[in-house]
Amino acid sequence: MRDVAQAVGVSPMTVSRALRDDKTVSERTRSRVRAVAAELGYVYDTTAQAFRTQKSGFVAVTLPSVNNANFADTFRGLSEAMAGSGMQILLGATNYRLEKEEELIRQLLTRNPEALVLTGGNHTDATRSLIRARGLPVIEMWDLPPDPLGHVVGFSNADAMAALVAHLAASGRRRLAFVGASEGADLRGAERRASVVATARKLGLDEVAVIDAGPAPVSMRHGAAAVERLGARLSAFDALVCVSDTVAFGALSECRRMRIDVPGQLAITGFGHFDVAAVSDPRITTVDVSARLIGTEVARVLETVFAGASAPLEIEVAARLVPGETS
Amino acid sequence: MRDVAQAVGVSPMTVSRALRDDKTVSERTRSRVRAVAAELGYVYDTTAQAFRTQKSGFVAVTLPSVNNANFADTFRGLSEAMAGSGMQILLGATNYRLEKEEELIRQLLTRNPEALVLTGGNHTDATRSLIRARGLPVIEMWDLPPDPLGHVVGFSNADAMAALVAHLAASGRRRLAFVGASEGADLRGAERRASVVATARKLGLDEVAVIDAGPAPVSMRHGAAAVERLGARLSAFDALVCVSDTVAFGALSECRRMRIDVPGQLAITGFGHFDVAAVSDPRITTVDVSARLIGTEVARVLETVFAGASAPLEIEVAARLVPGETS
DNA sequence: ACTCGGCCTGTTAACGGTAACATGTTATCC
DNA sequence: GGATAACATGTTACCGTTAACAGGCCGAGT
Repeated sequence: MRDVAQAVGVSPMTVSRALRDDKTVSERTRSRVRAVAAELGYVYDTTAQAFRTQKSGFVAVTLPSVNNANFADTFRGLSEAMAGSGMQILLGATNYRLEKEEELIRQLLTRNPEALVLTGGNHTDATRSLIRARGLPVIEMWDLPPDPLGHVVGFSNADAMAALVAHLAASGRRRLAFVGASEGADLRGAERRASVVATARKLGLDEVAVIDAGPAPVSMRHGAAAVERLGARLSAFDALVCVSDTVAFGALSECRRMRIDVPGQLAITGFGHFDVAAVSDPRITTVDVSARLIGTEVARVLETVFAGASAPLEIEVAARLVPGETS
Repeated sequence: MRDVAQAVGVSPMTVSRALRDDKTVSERTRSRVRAVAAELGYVYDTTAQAFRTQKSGFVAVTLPSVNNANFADTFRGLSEAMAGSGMQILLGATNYRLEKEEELIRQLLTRNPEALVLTGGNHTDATRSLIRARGLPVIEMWDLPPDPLGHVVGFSNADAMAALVAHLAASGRRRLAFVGASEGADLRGAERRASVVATARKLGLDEVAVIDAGPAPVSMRHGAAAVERLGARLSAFDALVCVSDTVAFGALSECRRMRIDVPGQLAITGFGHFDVAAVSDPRITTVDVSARLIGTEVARVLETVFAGASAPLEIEVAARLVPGETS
């Protein structure tokens, strides 16, 4: 910057102002500075700026995994909506584990992010106090936690799943099995499981069988393998409620291999409205959770908060039942 | 840090050393510093460190999209393999556009990354000179460019696709159509297309029909829509060579809807060895490009380079034909 | 007792920007 | 013409950490 200043014949301060489009520099100076900077191949040092101003220009984001079309959609919505803001995203994956989330947040905080975007409302106590102590804007997404840390953009996993169960009950299904990850890791998955069990009880259906498809994240392969393991025992059920569309697709494919008629013998439902649910034949009944919209809404909240205005504490996005051909 | 130093009764320098595990601090001092730091809720400022040492601790990574299971796999392999190194990833998506890549890299460079990881070997001239001028380690992945900027970890898209065409020819297919993105955006896709056309010619097959499924990134829906648009004209072909497994799956599903026998009437092949190809019924013939391995290999190269050793300039990962049931 | 080297800790100055304030320069007004 | 405001630029000090160097202390060797 000093070099640029010297070349233009002004002080570094003026160069600084010119490059940041401070309106107090004359148009003539600004354009000369820009030209010389480009000519000299000068690259602005955001690290130094972040240091001096104590504003990093980072928003820290944690996701369970980027390897999930839904979370990837949220990320895309968020990053596209934030593109113009001058903020950069610092992304971390928690692998669906709260301890990993804690470690990750600890690490991310050392970069002085100006806001924190977390997936879900469950965090370790240490994470909560860490964040509270920092006093920076927090947004939890993909859920509607009862005791949020700050802002919330999400939907009720329980309600969405209840709607799905009601849909199955209305079409005469009574013997449901829930296919999802093992206890523990995937908390939104656990919420969905609990909701399926509770709703079935409330509607007077048979007790729901819970089928463990393996540790989170459960994939298409897990769904297929679970159905394969069930084998003949599948006939005990008239509907498979899967924790996600990927699992549902795996289950559906395996059913086809086993010549099980879907939806004749067995209904299958997914969750998330992944592409695969809309394209597969038959189309999978699912719930559209507005993954992308969550991202753009989070971006809007951030924008508002950064502008110093106050944003609504809770934004509920729609979780809409999308009937397909598998139920 | 000053506060911590005061509380412990040492100088800030000692605290700095203790927190970084500099071996010249006594074990006793180190543990006291750690304890006090934790107690006071002190959070280390990586920004200041990055500024002072002129080492950001960042590796900048650009991907066409995270919304693609293959690139997401590469990202996961890379970030998991780098987890212990103390480096953080600064991720950006180019949306398959070189101009966007240039802008992104310009932005990322202001953060002083210590290395740059790019997807593909095609870049604008400005990008190339920008990077060259910076003189930092560069790794291009997912391709084997003829004129690399630095290190390369990838495979030959052309060779992989040629193997697939040879496989189709060997099983008697002669009238191929290639289904991919419109000209321009997706460069690896374009390489694949060119290879299909060239290989078919070399093997004496009919001239390949190129079917435009829409702008990159092409998804399952695009694949399905392309087949739907083709309709009866599909009978002109005995094989659909798709640019990716997602497109192939969309095409396959639409064929089922249209009661077209796959592979009886029509073979379908994909690319990338996505889960959907392995799980769908029938399984889709594809090419496993070791997406995750690319990530871990890139991490290994980075580690070597950061350690000051010299890493091989070109690492070719396997692109292995995975015969399925659609060909 | 004195020197020397190893171990541990402290002091100083700097990394590249920018906030806050000071200053100079040019229009504007009575 | 002189005061005043509006604009454009410069000066100074500092953001939190650490490299480089400078000690101080202690035990071993002579």
